[in-house]
Amino acid sequence: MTSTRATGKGRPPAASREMLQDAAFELFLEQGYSGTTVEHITRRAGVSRNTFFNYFDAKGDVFWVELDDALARLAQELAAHDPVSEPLPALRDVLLALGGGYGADAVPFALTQRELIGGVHELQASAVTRFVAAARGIRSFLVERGIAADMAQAVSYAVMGATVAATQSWAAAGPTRGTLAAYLDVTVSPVLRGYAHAS
Amino acid sequence: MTSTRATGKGRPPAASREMLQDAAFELFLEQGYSGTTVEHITRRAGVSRNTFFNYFDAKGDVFWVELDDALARLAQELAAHDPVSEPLPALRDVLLALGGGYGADAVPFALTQRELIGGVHELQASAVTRFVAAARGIRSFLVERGIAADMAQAVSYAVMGATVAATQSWAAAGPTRGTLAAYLDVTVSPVLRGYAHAS
DNA sequence: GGATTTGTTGCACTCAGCCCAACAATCCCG
DNA sequence: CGGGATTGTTGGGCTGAGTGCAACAAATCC
Repeated sequence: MTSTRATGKGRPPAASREMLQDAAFELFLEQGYSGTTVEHITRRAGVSRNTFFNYFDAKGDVFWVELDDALARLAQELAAHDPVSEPLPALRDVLLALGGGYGADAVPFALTQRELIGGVHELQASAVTRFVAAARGIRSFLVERGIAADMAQAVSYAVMGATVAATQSWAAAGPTRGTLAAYLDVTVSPVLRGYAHAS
Repeated sequence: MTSTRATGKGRPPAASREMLQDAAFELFLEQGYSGTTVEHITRRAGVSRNTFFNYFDAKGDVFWVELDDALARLAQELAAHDPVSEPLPALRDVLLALGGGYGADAVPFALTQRELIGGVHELQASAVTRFVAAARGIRSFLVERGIAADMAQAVSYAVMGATVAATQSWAAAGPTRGTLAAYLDVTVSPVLRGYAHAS
């Protein structure tokens, strides 16, 4: 599971995304994001600096491994969804179903670090590129189901905005928070209902 | 108007944001964003590299001068608005009024460079920090008018998403586009209507 | 055992961004 | 007219992200 290599040909990896992520998070907690260099991370992980860039394109990417997983799942679910259903309710279903997978104790590390993210431009930036990518996926989903391109763009951006807000509220809610899906319902559903009447 | 210095005390500036912006845009068109260094920009403007950072915090900031102006105006309008009016319609009014100021020929340079922005992480990032800041302003506006913090956060993010979509459509629409306000109405109003029924 | 494949490493380089001390040009006041 | 004081510019040096490339290491395949 950890390795996707079917046949163990070639030199076996000495590092992995998980290893580097663990080392990075330790250091982020100890010395903050800006106070941690890529070299620190790789030293703690026991590999060389360049190896980091074999696994991540940028320092900030190590922060968002879990988010990337979630967004990859989103893309997967969108692709797998019935192509003839009503687009807006379908989008809602997919998002809520995905959010149902995140329970009270499944809060990704990144979300527990809001003040860190807010204070570091680079992290905000790396987060946004991800949401822009996610919005592109949603936009395609909607366009394929007959929504006009401009409207699909608006819906996808607005929905992503609402999703981000829901995720933040959920993460901030403490251990009594339920599943993420409930928060998504509160923030995303109104957006979709608004657009339903508009198109 | 160009200079806000009331009294001309001290050494007079040899550069200005506008100068640097002009030089930068020329070079961006000639050699692309990544192919242009800060030193290139300052050489063309006839000043030294460090001077650039007297006027901008980062290279990417030079791209968004006009957007910063617009967002500053937004903050101003929000602050000046009647504090007892209905918050969601008031927000809509402010946005549309601001959008009315952008006619068919008032498209900022940055918006004509979508493929450039999309391809450069750094530009996406610098754009996002701006929208996050704008969302903060909207959020405060709503909270001061009695909207719950979580909901205000969701509304502000969703509205900013819709605003971005409107702006992109408007910029892409060619010379027959009307004012930005019309595009904002199409994308933002549904969001606000959706939340109106929800709160 | 040699060829191939896959991953790691070292080295050198560019550029953004930061800090700071020196210098230049202007105004203010005596 | 001649010092401060103020404001802006410049140069130098530095850290760290990110890139490119060639060399090396460890595994498999034949």
